[in-house]
Amino acid sequence: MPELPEVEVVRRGLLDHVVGRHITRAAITGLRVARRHVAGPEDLADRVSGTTVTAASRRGKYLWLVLDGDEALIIHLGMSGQMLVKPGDAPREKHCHAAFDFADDGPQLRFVDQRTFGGLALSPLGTDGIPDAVRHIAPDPFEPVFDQVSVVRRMKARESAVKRALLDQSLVSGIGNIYADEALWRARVHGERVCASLTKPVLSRVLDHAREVMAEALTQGGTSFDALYVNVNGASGYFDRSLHAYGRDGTPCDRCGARMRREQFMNRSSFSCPACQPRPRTSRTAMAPRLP
DNA sequence: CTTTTCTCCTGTATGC
DNA sequence: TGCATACAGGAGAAAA
Repeated sequence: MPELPEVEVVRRGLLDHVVGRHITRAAITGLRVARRHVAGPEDLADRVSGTTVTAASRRGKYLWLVLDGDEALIIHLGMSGQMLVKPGDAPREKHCHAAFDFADDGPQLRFVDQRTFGGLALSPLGTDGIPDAVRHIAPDPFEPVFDQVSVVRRMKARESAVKRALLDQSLVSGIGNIYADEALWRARVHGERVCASLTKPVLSRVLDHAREVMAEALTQGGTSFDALYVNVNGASGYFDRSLHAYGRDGTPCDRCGARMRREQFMNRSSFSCPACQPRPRTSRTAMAPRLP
């Protein structure tokens, strides 16, 4: 569930509660949480211990703590990951996979992840502030280096569906299924329209809407981090009532009143308005079945 | 090379 | 009531 706004809420929480603190001990449980850390969980725990957290950064849905200014502890929340700040004597969560203790005897930092799609890894920090392990991810729409003209140009060259492009983290990062549907609803574009069949101004508008809807979600999720608790689910749940497309099948379109529909696309659910977002003409659909 | 499908995981909701 | 099945979905590996 966590997309860019929810991850940003967590980053801000880490900025408030973890940056500046000295890690004395890390406990990694199981093999899966550090599966992206090639050297293994023990190596990760050893190398994190004794460092000071100097920054909390993010690109798209990737989050990382900068350690001693030159290494990054990559945190990906996956589907259900949470970073929790909890007193050390608080009961251990059922799906707690990592815990960090600090020299100040303040609260612990815990990584809790029910479905274990998330994980932790260590990666060298490049001179541009991006860890090597995040280099394959494109800038998100809020970064100064995000080049919308360039992204639109690359989209225009694609024969794939526009929703697929929005979800492609190597093209533009941070957008997931929910905000893709919201951006497409706002732009009145069906997600299965082929990128190349849309004009550059329309493609650019879709990206503008994606940026805007994520900015709005962020303003509403900004309070979900209280003194001792990082609540990722709380952030997305709070924005729920502002959604116009996602999960709205069967209800009237907030713009025109037509009955919102639900379709399967990329093995995911897609929500759209049949009147505002007409399906592409069959002469030019994405994902034409490929014959053997 | 690009593009698409498959796979990882578990709590919750639904159907019989 | 109990059991089986569908669903949620980010992203990387594998396949086309």
